[in-house]
Amino acid sequence: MTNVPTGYDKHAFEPFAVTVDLAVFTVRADALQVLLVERALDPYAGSWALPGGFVLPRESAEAAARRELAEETGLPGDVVEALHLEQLRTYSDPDRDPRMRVVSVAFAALVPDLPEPRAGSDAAQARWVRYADAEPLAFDHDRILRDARDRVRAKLEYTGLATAFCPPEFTLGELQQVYETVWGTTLDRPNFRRKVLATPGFVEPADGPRRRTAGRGKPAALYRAGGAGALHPPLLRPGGKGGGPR
Amino acid sequence: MTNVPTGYDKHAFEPFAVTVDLAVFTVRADALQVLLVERALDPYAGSWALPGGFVLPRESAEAAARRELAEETGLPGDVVEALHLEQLRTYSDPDRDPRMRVVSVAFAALVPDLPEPRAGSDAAQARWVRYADAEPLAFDHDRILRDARDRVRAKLEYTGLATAFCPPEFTLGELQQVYETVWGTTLDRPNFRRKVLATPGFVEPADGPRRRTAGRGKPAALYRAGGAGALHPPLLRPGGKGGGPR
DNA sequence: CACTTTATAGTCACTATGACTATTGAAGGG
DNA sequence: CCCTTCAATAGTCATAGTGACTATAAAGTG
Repeated sequence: MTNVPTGYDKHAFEPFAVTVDLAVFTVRADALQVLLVERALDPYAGSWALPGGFVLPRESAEAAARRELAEETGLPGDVVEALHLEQLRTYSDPDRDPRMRVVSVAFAALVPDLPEPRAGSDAAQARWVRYADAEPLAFDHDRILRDARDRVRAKLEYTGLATAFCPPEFTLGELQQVYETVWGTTLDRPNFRRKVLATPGFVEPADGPRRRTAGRGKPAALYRAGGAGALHPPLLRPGGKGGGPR
Repeated sequence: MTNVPTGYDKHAFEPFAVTVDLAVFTVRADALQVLLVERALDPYAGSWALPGGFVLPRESAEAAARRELAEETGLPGDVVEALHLEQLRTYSDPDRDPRMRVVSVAFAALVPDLPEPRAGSDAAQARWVRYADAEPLAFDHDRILRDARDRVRAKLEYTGLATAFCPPEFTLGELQQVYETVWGTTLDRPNFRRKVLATPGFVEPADGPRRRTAGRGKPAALYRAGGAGALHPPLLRPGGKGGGPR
């Protein structure tokens, strides 16, 4: 396995292991939570880590990520197929794994509130942990997790990504809760509503039964995610322009 | 090389080749241009491709990208060290290279107007080509190039990235030229000036000699890139809000 | 029913913005 | 040497978006 295939250029061909690591986020209980697994084997046995695993010989990194996600969470395949999965970046430091040279493609996945995961075969157990309580993790997963969180926070501003945290039909209040949780801010409800509805393609009305959870006030209208990828205008975090104190 | 290192989980370990591919952009002659190399060897011998090559055994993907960039362009090492290099994403389709399983980490690099590149050792020749004239390229490089262009266009809006296309000291006119070229729009000069100067950390005044190129009008003040990463508020593309026709 | 709670509608002052006009300052030509 | 020319810079104005805030509507609870 050390012979260089013909047609390749001057640099030595050297084999690498390629893995995927997944930062799976959800919003539950007013907190951003991430799916972690407890490592069964050395190195870092007993430590918590991001779920992930090897890319198989005839599989793309995306496919590997979805397969691993299904294995770790026990979710049915069609649900996993539909999840928002986004490639984050690739971590390739030569010493990131003490055993050998491993290059890892990291993904961020955004899921609505899911049932508790079951332990996968690779991991002693899997569970949701609040982002703030996740560290320390095995390998360089602290860094990956932080990068993933930063990316998700930023993308809420200028894409319709927040809807990926919501069920297929949701209220504007639920959507606002996602923003407030991920950004750690509070937003004015009428203003939030105005902006979301004024952004074309962000959400579209759905006509389901309006009351889904018990509660007092007026039942909220339901919306579906719109087709728009990028938001125009973006839903910027507060602290910017417009209207000073009155 | 088929034995699985101990401590690894159930999936078979399988070696991959790992490469980097570079989309090196510059703005010259009022056009977005990209650095291409002509492939000397099969497959795709004689086709144009993005520069790139293998990641060495003790090297990160970033280091490999900078090394390949230096080799292909003949730029001095310290210049290459300072360039803006940004990881784009990783391409891992099992069939993207007809010879073997190759996973490639793609980077986008933004450089100011550089001297003509010299041919590197891996490539028959290297040259700048207008983005519009670049396709078709070898492998899946058309896709990589398009992804890179999209990313650069988008990041101009909400980061200070445009300064990476400019020399260390530049005029606001030069900066505006970058935006107009990359976005393919024309911008109103006074408005552009106002927005850039009103965005904290985007640019800061420099005090060099004001006239660098021959020309008639009043010589422009020089600016340096400011420290800001993300721009607040972002420099959105026109077509949005504000002041309708008067 | 009174009272609470949540959704939704609307007001207002301030600000960023796009379109546009005016002035300044430095060549270049005659 | 003046006067044209051209780009940089300064300023104006009407509109739309925004944050803070108030008001109304609709549903449930005791």
